[in-house]
Amino acid sequence: MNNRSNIVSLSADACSSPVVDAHRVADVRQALPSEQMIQDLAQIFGLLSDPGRLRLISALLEGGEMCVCDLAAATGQSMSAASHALRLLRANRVVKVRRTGRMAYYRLADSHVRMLIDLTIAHLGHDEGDPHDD
Amino acid sequence: MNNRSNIVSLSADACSSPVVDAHRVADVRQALPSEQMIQDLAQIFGLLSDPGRLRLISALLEGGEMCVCDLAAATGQSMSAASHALRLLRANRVVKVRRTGRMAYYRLADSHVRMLIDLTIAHLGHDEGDPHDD
DNA sequence: CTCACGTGTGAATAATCGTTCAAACATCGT
DNA sequence: ACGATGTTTGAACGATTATTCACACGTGAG
Repeated sequence: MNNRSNIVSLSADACSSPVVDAHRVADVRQALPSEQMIQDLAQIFGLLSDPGRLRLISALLEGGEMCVCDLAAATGQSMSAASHALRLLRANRVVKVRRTGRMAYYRLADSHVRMLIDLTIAHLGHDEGDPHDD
Repeated sequence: MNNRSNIVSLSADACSSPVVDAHRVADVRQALPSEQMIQDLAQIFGLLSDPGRLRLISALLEGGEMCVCDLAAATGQSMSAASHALRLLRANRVVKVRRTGRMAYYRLADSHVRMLIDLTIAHLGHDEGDPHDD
């Protein structure tokens, strides 16, 4: 993980990682989400961090249930790319699939994703300009 | 973008991208968020898709306002890595910085991030097992 | 059966991203 | 002024990821 992963001594020793408020550091440290939770969160957010997948989800949000080729056409990507993306979303329970014959109809698994996107759009709406540095 | 980015003819021609329900495709297509919105959403979610940044945000959620070295210690990463991550978060208005002397104290810019994380944790809570494929 | 079609998959390429190291910068103490 | 300290930065490397191509699978039509 890193060169010094355990708690530093309470009196700030200054070698590779000086600490100003050791008490707060220890406090915050044990209040952090578990490693498993962090990984799961990162994975979900990672799924939503790709424009192609985001378009796919938006399409399902609007269309309700669609087959792969229609999703590909609606989101402007190749069927192969759409299938790869849907596979990822499927593996993480974001979408569900219903197969009839040679068709595969995808739909969203639950409504949490819609809330996530709506909340983020709200976040973008009120204080987003261009990125800046200071 | 791709080899065929405009709308297909309304009667499903079958060449590189067959369409089953052309009407719905056109309908969904024009209801999609703008390209700019998609990019912004992807960027925000991308920021939250890294365990290090997620720990940083969680620490600030708990600690309120902390300096870089304490954040590094609390989240178990080097000060350099923490600084790089904070720079990214800062550029996207997720955190704000207050500088006094040689110290830099970071805090969250708003509470949207907390809602995002809480909502996602709720999502993870009710239907998350291991990923699967079918 | 044979062919066309919608979909799924694997491998290879390119692009992106995170981490680390080394150094620079600004500030404080002596 | 000098050195120590907290922070920032740039470049290089390794790892992860997206995209494409080609082909395989199963299904329905003739």
